[in-house]
Amino acid sequence: MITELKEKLAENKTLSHRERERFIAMFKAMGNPIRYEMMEYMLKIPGCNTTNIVDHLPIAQATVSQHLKVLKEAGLVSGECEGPATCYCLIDENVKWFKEMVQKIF
Amino acid sequence: MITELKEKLAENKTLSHRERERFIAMFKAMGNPIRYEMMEYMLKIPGCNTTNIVDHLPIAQATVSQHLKVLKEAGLVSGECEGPATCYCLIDENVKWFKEMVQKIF
DNA sequence: AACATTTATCGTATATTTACGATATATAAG
DNA sequence: CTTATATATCGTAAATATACGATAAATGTT
Repeated sequence: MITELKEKLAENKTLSHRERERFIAMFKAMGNPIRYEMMEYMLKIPGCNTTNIVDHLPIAQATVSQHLKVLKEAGLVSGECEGPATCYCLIDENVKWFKEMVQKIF
Repeated sequence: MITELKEKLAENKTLSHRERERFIAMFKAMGNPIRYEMMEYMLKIPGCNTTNIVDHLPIAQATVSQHLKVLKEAGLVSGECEGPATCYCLIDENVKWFKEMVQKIF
């Protein structure tokens, strides 16, 4: 039983190619001050839209949109349409996965 | 007592300017495939030197040295001289801090 | 002292990222 | 159907990151 658990943990230490790429992309996405701030903001204000984020940051709307794309492509954030606006949220499941991986790998 | 603990946790959620910068620098440092691989390698082979790492990677020695500098500046890695070589290690204390911060922030 | 080994740094080319204004697209309101 | 609002995308300039060869620096060996 304990042996089985240990094996599972050992397995989890080896990420598949895709998982590894996603893991690194998440690090990269959060390794930018603007995007890190965005993550914090979305954590604080779940369901905020682009305008909220633009108002909260010292950069142009086009740049915000670009950064949101990076966070989306890393799988950290989802953008669901709500009328003409887009409602942004952290993808809790994936953030949880990231946190678990950080604990396991290092 | 419990209230005190909660306050401490709440405090920890707000990083100082320096801490925040270091935290983001760590994300950035690990958000590169070569440097991520280096971190894994140093985890597996603590106390390896630059030559070991160069042999393990498909890039030139000068580039390895440059990446090691980034990891050092982020506080993730230490390089101690051992004769003409430099012995590289993860800084366990700082890696631990990073892991704790990841858990607390997100 | 001369030489071999190991690593860091310099100069530089190329690639990627970041930022912006302009513009396109999509939806809601009048 | 026109207009206003919200967002994404395009083109592009500037900054930063990545990679390499050449070379410097530092140490151990003969």
